Amino acid sequence: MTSIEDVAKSLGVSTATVSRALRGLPGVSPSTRSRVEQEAQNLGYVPSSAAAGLASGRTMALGVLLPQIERWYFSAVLEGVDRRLRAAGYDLVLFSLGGSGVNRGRVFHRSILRKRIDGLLVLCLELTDSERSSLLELESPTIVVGGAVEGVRHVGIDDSAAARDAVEHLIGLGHTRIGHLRGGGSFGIDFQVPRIRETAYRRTMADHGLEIRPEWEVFGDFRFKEGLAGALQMLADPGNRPTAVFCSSDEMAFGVLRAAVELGIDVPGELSVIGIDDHEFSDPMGLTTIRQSPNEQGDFAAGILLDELQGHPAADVIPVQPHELIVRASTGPVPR
Amino acid sequence: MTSIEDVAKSLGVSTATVSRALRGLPGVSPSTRSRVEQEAQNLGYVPSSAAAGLASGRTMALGVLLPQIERWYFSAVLEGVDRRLRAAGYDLVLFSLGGSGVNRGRVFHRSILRKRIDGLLVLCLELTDSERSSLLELESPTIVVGGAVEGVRHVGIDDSAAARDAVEHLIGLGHTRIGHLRGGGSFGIDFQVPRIRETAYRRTMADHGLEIRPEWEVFGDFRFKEGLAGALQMLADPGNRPTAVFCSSDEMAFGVLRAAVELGIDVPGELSVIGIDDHEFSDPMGLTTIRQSPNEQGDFAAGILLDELQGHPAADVIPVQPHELIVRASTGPVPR
DNA sequence: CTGAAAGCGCTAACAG
DNA sequence: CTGTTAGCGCTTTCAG
Repeated sequence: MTSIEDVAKSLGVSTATVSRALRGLPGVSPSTRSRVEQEAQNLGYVPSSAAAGLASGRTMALGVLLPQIERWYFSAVLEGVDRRLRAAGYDLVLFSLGGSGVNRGRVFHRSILRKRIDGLLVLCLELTDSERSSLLELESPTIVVGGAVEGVRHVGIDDSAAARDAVEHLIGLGHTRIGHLRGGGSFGIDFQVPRIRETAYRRTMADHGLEIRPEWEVFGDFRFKEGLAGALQMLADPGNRPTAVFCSSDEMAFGVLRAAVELGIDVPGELSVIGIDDHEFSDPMGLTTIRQSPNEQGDFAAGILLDELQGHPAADVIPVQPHELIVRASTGPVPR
Repeated sequence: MTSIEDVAKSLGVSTATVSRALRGLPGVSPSTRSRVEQEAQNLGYVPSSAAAGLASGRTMALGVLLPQIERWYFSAVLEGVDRRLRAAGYDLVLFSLGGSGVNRGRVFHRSILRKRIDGLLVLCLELTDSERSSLLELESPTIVVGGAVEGVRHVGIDDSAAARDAVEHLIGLGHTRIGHLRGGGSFGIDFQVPRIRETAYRRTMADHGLEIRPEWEVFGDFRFKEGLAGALQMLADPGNRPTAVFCSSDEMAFGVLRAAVELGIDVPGELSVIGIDDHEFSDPMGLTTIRQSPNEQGDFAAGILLDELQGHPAADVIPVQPHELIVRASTGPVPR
């Protein structure tokens, strides 16, 4: 492998000059710089990140820690983070818990601390106390996306407002019998977000003087399959079912839509359905939803970390990420 | 940060001994080893991967290069790779093209070659000649998952057989008017796989003496939205539409299912639908499909690379990954 | 079984 | 504007 010394020798300059020239640092004459660039190109020189990292203390890589990759929100945030990092010349080291607790200790107490990364993004993780403290002890900048962790900065939407907007959309259409499909529960995934949304649902219902029936509040784990099962249960009795369902995620809302097909319930004629997310499938499914943009959230969070690493002052207040009601074909006026 | 020297000094041994003890190398007395382990723990010592990488030439990290993260197949393979790597103590460095060509050159000609990784997995990428050759020149082991690249080892299913099995399932149910929703087309994503599946569809139809109508072969880009659009077009004319559709991916099949709902076509009474993948939503959607397991594929491919890095001889022949017909509710006998 | 010492390839003062 | 000189923190011969 050709090293910085090969380039330096072949040009009769010092390695320091090569290093400066290639990194765009000031204090190199234009002509030297271009000769160096040229020669580096010719020799196919690529700097070793290990050597650079050792010498400089910066690895030019950030880590992303998440509960699972195969899940719309997570992979979308990841995509946004990657986009931003790539543009800044940083690499992305991935730490997935893979939907289970296996190797979890290793990830926390070894991999992350291995000095391979200059900063860390954590996604929607429910942390144990010991994990939380080892996170707080990390000397490199850290940020959390999607579900707050006490003591760490957080990028995400206002979950309470998002849920309220969803429920009020239904109420605005005249619905009074409104069910709720709750998220949360999978191993290791943050449980605050589903709780916040549920609380907002209840409060909004109460604020409008509407009744909450326990049998209309069902668990769906944020997922299609569980959402379908929950919906089949909630909608089973034609004489006593809600006219609208608020789902804490779009995937669960797909489950409700599917349940409606299976049960022969017309949407939105007999049943209105609204979700949260604006999942990739929501547009073609005609699902009304509260849009959030995980792509942007990832990009934004990565940007904050990058700014800090580049010496810019840390923003002490992180703006809440936007959400937006997207009305499609799955919601309509209450049936008379 | 506490270094190996801190541990060595505090114990009155050499750094070499600490290094050997902690890495489980032979030639350390049991008692020394446990004292070292103990002290490392006490001091919270974590080795620097940069220093270790510089000294040893091994980074203990593999790279994954893929067109996009936010897509079921890719994120599922990624999850499998991550699982295997994590178990082996390797880190995973992610390179996503993010669905576009931006930064593509940089990824190929810099990031990947930056000596940050000991090996590389490439997913379903359509490569330019120059990219292909820079891949072949990589001194570290490389493997391709999901779509073959000439000259590089490949892990994946037999796409031709998978498509044939799907079509023959429909034929076995008595269908003769069988449409096809084709994949492929997105920027940078492999285009061999969709072509192989299409060819197999045509050949199977021909082998059974069945007619292929151009208007029944529609493009869907492997995706829900495009699949829906294609299906609406294919199924528009009630007097002249297929009784079954073979989709090159489950996501497109969801589009057909959705189109059927919109058009009031009964599935499977009037229309049978089969896909390829066994997407996470296929079970709750009741979609008949040809299952493949991207998780396993990623795990398997990572395993091959790891074996090689650990000095085991490279398998010269990589077994084809299995696929399997999963019959659910979306296919049934041809309407009479 | 253990230690000494020479780097790995780069960066970062410090001189000039 | 450019070169010299120390390391960064580990691994790895080579001795003992």
